[in-house]
Order: sequence, then C-alpha cells, then structure tokens
Amino acid sequence: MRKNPVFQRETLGAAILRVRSGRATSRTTLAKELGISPSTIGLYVDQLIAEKFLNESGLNQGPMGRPRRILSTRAAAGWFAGVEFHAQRVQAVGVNFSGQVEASVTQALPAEVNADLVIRTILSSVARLAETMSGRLLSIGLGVPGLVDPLAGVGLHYAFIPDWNQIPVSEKISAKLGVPAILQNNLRAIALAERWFGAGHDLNDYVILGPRSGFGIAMVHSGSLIEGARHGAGEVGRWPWPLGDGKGQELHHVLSAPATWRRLAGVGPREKLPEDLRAALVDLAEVRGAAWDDVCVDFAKVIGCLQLITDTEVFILHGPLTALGDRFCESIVQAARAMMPALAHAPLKVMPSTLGDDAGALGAASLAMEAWAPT
Amino acid sequence: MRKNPVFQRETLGAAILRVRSGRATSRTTLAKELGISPSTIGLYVDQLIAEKFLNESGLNQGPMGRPRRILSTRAAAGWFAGVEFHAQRVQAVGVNFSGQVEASVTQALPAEVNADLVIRTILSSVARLAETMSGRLLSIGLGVPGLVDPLAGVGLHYAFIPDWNQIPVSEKISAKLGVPAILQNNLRAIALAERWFGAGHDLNDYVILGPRSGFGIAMVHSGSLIEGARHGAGEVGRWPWPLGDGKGQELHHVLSAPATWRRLAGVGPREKLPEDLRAALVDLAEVRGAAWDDVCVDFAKVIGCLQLITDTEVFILHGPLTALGDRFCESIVQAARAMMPALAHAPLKVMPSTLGDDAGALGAASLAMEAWAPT
DNA sequence: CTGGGTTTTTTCGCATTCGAATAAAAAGCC
DNA sequence: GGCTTTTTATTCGAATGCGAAAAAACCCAG
Repeated sequence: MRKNPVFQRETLGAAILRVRSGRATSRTTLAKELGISPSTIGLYVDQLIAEKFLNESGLNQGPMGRPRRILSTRAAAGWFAGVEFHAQRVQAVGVNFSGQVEASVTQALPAEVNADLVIRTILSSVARLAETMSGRLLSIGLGVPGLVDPLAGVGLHYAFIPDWNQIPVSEKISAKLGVPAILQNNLRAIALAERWFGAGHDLNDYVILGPRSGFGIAMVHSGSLIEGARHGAGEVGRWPWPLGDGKGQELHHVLSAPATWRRLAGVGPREKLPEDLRAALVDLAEVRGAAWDDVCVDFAKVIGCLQLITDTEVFILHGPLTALGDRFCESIVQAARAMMPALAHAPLKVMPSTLGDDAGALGAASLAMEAWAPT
Repeated sequence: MRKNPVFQRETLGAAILRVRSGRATSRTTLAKELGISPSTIGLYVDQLIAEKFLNESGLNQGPMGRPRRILSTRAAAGWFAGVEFHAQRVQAVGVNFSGQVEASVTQALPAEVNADLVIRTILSSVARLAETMSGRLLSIGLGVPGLVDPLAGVGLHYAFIPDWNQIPVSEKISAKLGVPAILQNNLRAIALAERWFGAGHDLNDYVILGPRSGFGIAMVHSGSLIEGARHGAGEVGRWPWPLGDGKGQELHHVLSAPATWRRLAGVGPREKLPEDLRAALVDLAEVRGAAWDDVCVDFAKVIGCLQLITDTEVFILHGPLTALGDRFCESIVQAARAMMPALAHAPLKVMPSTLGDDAGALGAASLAMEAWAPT
C-alpha cells in the first residue's frame, strides 16, 4: 500500500453527496458520476470509510459479474441543521448524516419581531435540536426570506421584519456555533428540498411556485438555481395586476395564499378568515363554480407565461394552497391550455409538492448538506 | 527540456479563447483565469506558440516588476465561419483566428424555400467566404431559427420554412465541409455575439430582446445561456395579448418589428409599409405623441415583467427597432418605472445593440470559436 | 467441479500537473 | 551603478491521478 495522497476536499464532499442521495452506490458508479478513474475513487472511498463517513453495507449482485460493494453513509457521522423563518415563526430540522430527518422544532415569533430576536431564536432552535441529535453538528443551512446574498452570507432585505437590512447572518450564526452557516432565499431553499426530499430527484429543470403571504417563484435550470444578477430573480409577485395593466395593484395581493382563500370562500378583503383554516380547507377544496374557475384562470395566466419563458419541465406548487390538491393543479393546466395556443399541445405540468409545511427547513438542511465536505 | 506531455484539448482551447477575447494577455493571467498553475500554463503556451496558434507580441510593463510577455492569437492560424438564416435570407461571416471579421456574404432565399435549399445555400455561402479567407476553415457555427437541439445538432422546428422539421443540420454540414458544425438558436447565438463583439464583454447576466418578425428573447444567466428543458426558453412572443387576457391574440403580433413600425407610422395592419423602410426610419425615429407612448408602454409591460423574473443586469435590444435609438430604450425604462412600483428605484437598463444586422452571423461565428479546440 | 464469461475492484508503473524555489526583468532609490 | 523591491516566467523534484492489466468475485454451462 502506498503512502496516502492528499485528498481533495471537494472530491470527498462530492462523493459523499452522491452516496447520500443514492445516485451512486458503489465505487464504479461513483467514478462515473464524478468523472474520475476507478483507481482514484478506490483510494477516496477507502479514506472515507477509514474516517467513518461511509460504510460498506452488503453486496449488490447484478445479472452477471462481480457484485458491487454497496456504499452508504454512516448516519451517526454527524448531523446538519436546517432552519427557515419568516415574520411569524422559526422552523428548524435536524438531519442525520444519511439525510434523514430526526428532529424538528418550531418556535413562534412575536409581532414586534426584530433581527436580533430572529438570530437568537435560530440559535435556541438549533440548541434544542442538539438535545435530540447525536454526534456533532457539521454545518447549518438557513432559509432566509426576502433578498439574500448567499455568497456573502448576508440577508439584504425583508419587508416584514423592520430592521432586517444587511444582516450578516452567516457570520453571526457560525461565530456562535463554530460551524459554517450557508444562506439562501427560503423559496430557493425549497427548490433544493424538492431535490433532496421530494420530486426533484431526477429533475434538472423545475420551478417552485410559492403562493404564501406573497407570490414568489424559484427556478432551477440545468440543475442549478437561478439567482439573478442582484439575487432578485423570481419576483413575479410584483408583476402588475391585472396583468399588463399599470393602474392596478400587484400580483402579490391577488394570488397570495390568503387572498386565494378569501376568493374561494367568498370572504371580503376586510373580513377575517375562519379561525380554523386547516379545518376549513377540506371544504374549500370542494369549492367549484365561478370563484374556483376565476382563481384557476388567474393562476393559469401567470403559470402559462412562466412556462413560455422558462420552458421548464414541471411546476411544483408549495405553500398552503397545496391543500387544494391535484384538481387545482389540473384545472390550472386546463385553463392555461385554453388560454394560450402555444401551450395547447405542449407539455405543461403543475403538481402539488409532497413535502409539507417544513419544506423550507428541509431545504435549508439541503443547503447545509450540499455545502459541507470533510476537513 | 523534458519530454512533451500530452496536452488536454480542453485546456488548449480554453487558453486560446481567453487570449483571443483579451481576458488574459500573459502566462500569469492565463494561469489565474484557467485556475491552473503557472508552471503548467507555461508548457501549454509554449506548445501553442510552437503550433503557431499564439504569438508573443511585445511586453507590457506594469508599475513595477518584470513586464508581462503579451500573448496574442495568430490571425492567420485559420478561420471560422458563422452562418445565420431565416426564411428570407442566409447571412454568413468569415472570422479570422483573432476573431476579426474579414468577409461577409448575404444570399436571399426565394419564397418557396425548403430545408434542402437552405442547406445548399449555407454551403455555397461558406464556399464564397473561403474565396476571401486565408488559411484553413476550422469550424462552422450556425444560427438556426426556431427550436434547436444544440447537443444533437438538429433543427427541430421552424414555422416559416415548411419542411423544417427534425433536420440534422450539423451532420449534413459537417459531412460536406469536414469540420465540426455547431448549432444554436439564432437569438441565443446573438447573445453570444454580444459577448464577443458587443456589450456583453464583462456582463454575466443579460437578456437579448429580439423583436423581428416575431418577438423572442435570449437569456444569459451567470455567463451561460438559458436553454429550457426542451430548448424553448424565451418564447415570450407567445404570451397572450393584451397581457393576461385569454381572448386576444399573441404578443408576437403586436410587438414584432413590422407591427411596431405600423403603429408608429399609423399604417393599418393590411396596408403595405413604405418600400424604403430604411429611409423612413429616420422619420419614424422622430415620431412622438400618442402612438410613440403607446408603443413604449407596451414594450415596458413586457420588459418590466421580464426584469422582475430574471433580475438581469441589462436588456439589449436587437433587430430593426434598434434604429429607434437610445430614446426608445429610455422611454421604455421610464414607462416601466411608472407602471411597476417594484422597478421605481431598482436598476433597470435597456440599451440598443451596437452590433448591426449581422449580429446573428457574428453570434454563429462565436459559437464556432467557443466550440473549437486544437486537435 | 472446473473453466469460460462478465463485471467490479485493486494493483502498479507512469506522467501530467503542481509547488516551491530560482531565475529573469524591470523600477525606484540612495 | 549597485541595491532592494516587485512582478513574471521557468526549473525541477515530488506526488496526485490515470490507464492498463491483473485480481477478485460471482454466474452459468457442461
């Protein structure tokens, strides 16, 4: 056996990612995935096994030939934290080294929230996760609302937390916790969650629809996130509404989740929504008729336009409106086809996410996993 | 001197590209650009000089220290062909190894054009270029209208040439000429032209606006072209018009170049445009009043929406409407700001391209240059 | 059960690429 | 003019990663 070479962190990290995601399960497939030679990957895998990051867990016999030695991540090798927040709450998940969620914490934020409180709540959430998780924390991902500069690790602006301007979140968090903290906009984090935990497994091009308190989208093109020159890509919510009419309001106000509920329930903009929305959802999902059609047509206008620009494979609906289910998505597709001749025979797919309410936190955890590599 | 190593084609090609574009002018800057060590780049440059692809052309004395030995491409090392076409004409340029245009050929296509004729006209155009150009042809780039599969080298569909369906253009051309033929959609090719010959030098994020016979856009994000999952990204021309109204026509018909001329000139949709459009342009550019404002507002609607989705640095206007000049672009920006609060204080830049009518052919030549590497 | 076929993994020599030191080329400064 | 400082280019030994070939592990057929 020769003297150990100096292993490239990047390659080690990439290898672990492939094994964790199941995209590569043996030395040979890893070599192909990473585009390096079988002899080299052998050394790397040996190293990762020696450092207890990977395991060999049995054999996989193909139709013929020597069976593959199945590689898997050691769940106990450490854990990642994923935290997402918005003006109302902080949500955190703990994910073991194999990418399985093992703990989850949600903390509400008071009405008079500020940046400092958010940071402190994030830290306390991670501390609570740490009580459950075993092994050491490896890195932390943060899904931050509003404008975010991921490279600098700075939260640039978020309208619903007064002093949230130019906050060096990454610095503050990683100084306290002693591990790298990776930032990303929360919708874009959700896009990553879809890749790791949802439908985006084999997708290279998809768009996340995020009708929540506003309406934003996150776009993945050729497997990578679309950021925009100033981190502002996907601000569809600020389109004028009615579309193309300068005098009106913004799309935000019409296609947000609350606005949609109101329209479906026939509740005026001033009236309060029913207290137990969760319970009312089932009923709402049964709504048909004019209100339903109107809402679908409005969504179809936007999604149709987006399809024509992005030529994406699929739209994945996130947020509370996923409760409206497949029929909502299908109605949107139908309406879009009816409205735009270009889409009549083109593939257009809209589907509700299978991830739940903690998609943002899962996405943040994905950030952490993707960024981490052994020292 | 040691035995020559086996040089990586990819690295050789990348080095030539950097030198040609002026992004790297010495061994050291090349090393930084390519992310390889100075010692290695030395060997590569020596090899490229020995093979007569590069020259040393003098010294560049900085404020201090040993001066850089300036590298440059040998213009006579070979040439690239760039060909663009649409239903009416084929346009070709010949570009020397330093990236300078040395020859240009335009051939009209008859009304009863078909795929076979297009291919033959492309070949004859290249043959005519060859009469002027010196050295050997290295590769050929093709800007193809409609849907294009660049990887397969296949023209998928183009509405204005009847049998243009699934045409293996790359195969046909490179079989005849014996050099690689690289395909791309013509608007996306223009985006590359902007990078090599125009304003895109230092830009990583920009959007090409192509109001011609229709209305398409090409998007560059983080330095790379947005293709779309099915090569159909940027089909903004097929948005419904008026925006958001299902019952109307398509944006194509209102914001195309001819339609815009008609609106500005007050000419009905059936009447013919003035014969000598070129001459009339100067007058049209003076147009003001209601028609002018209407047109600007309509463009602003679309460009504003695009800005909010893409968050691009700049829109570059191409096609005949560039004749309307800076004032047109400025009016659009003003109108967009007035219409969309989100853009009121955000950076929004629209500018006319400085490239002329042969931007498509230049872009095709850029394709050829970017794809080529020494054997 | 032995030998051929097939696929995965490892071994081992080799060479491309790197890193650190060295040389080269100029400016500025006394 | 010699000296230091600064930046670029080259030299040369070392080593990371590669390729070809061998080994390993399994199936199947006779």
